[in-house]
Amino acid sequence: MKLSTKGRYGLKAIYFIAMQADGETMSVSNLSKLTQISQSYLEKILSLLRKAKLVASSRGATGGYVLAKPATEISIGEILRALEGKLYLADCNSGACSNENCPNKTIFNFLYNKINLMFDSFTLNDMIRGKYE
Amino acid sequence: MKLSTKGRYGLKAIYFIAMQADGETMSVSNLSKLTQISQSYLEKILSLLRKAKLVASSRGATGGYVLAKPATEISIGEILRALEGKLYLADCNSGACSNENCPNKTIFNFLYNKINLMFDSFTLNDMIRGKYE
DNA sequence: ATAATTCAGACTAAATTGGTAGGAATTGAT
DNA sequence: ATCAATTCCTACCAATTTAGTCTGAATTAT
Repeated sequence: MKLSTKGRYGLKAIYFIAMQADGETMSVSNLSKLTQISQSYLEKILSLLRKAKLVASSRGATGGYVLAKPATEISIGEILRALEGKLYLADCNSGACSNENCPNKTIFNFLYNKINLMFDSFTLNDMIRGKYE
Repeated sequence: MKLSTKGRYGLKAIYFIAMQADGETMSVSNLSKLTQISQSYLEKILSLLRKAKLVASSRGATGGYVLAKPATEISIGEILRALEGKLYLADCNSGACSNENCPNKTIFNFLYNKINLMFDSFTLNDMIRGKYE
């Protein structure tokens, strides 16, 4: 059930990117200092977030990362799926199992939907504001 | 996020044990045929369920497994935790991380509680009856 | 006795995770 | 034009975890 370091580090990373003043870019070297994660591993993680269009990057001397859209429009579910892939509990949810008679099928599909709804109901902005309920 | 085979196989196994007529025991060899899981691996899984007091066993010639309490009193959460250990999302939930300033801490603890409440709100009986809501 | 069973623990192979390393491409500043 | 700071790409490797097997002992109804 545990998320991988990609998910955990990635969430922390995008949080610090979101915390910047408007228009400021966050470089990997700076982010590495803030998060205590190595630059090379951060690069890998940021590449996933960029491909999912959650962050945007500019290259070159003053380059770095910014959010690709407002923090209110980025859900925790989106972030975790970008980093971990589909958040499935069992093969029932990944499509890898086609046994229609498996007693697990219904319950895992049900739980899978509930978990995703839950992750999708919180945004990066909620995380920043500490707004949970 | 995916559960291990222990969790998935174990849930299937306890389902078939629960489906038996009252007083009947389920042998590993029979359970192996029903679930298509090897006997030796099933033994390992059943040992976990037994130590968590979710199933009870009798040894010897006509031995086998039965539920240790009614299916209405066994939650899916109990079953999964017996097989997987604590269902934590991040070190925040396992106690392994003591960084009080980590931005992930609050949100992961919040999500952890929600997920466990969810798993605990369904029983083995609900699974058998197909009662989800 | 014996056959069917649970139980315990050591062992191993395969898969996944968690990174590192090196260098190419881009860009602003001098 | 050059240089330094940056993102970006891909191959590689080590450590850990998962998934399972194997062997044999203990137990018990017949």
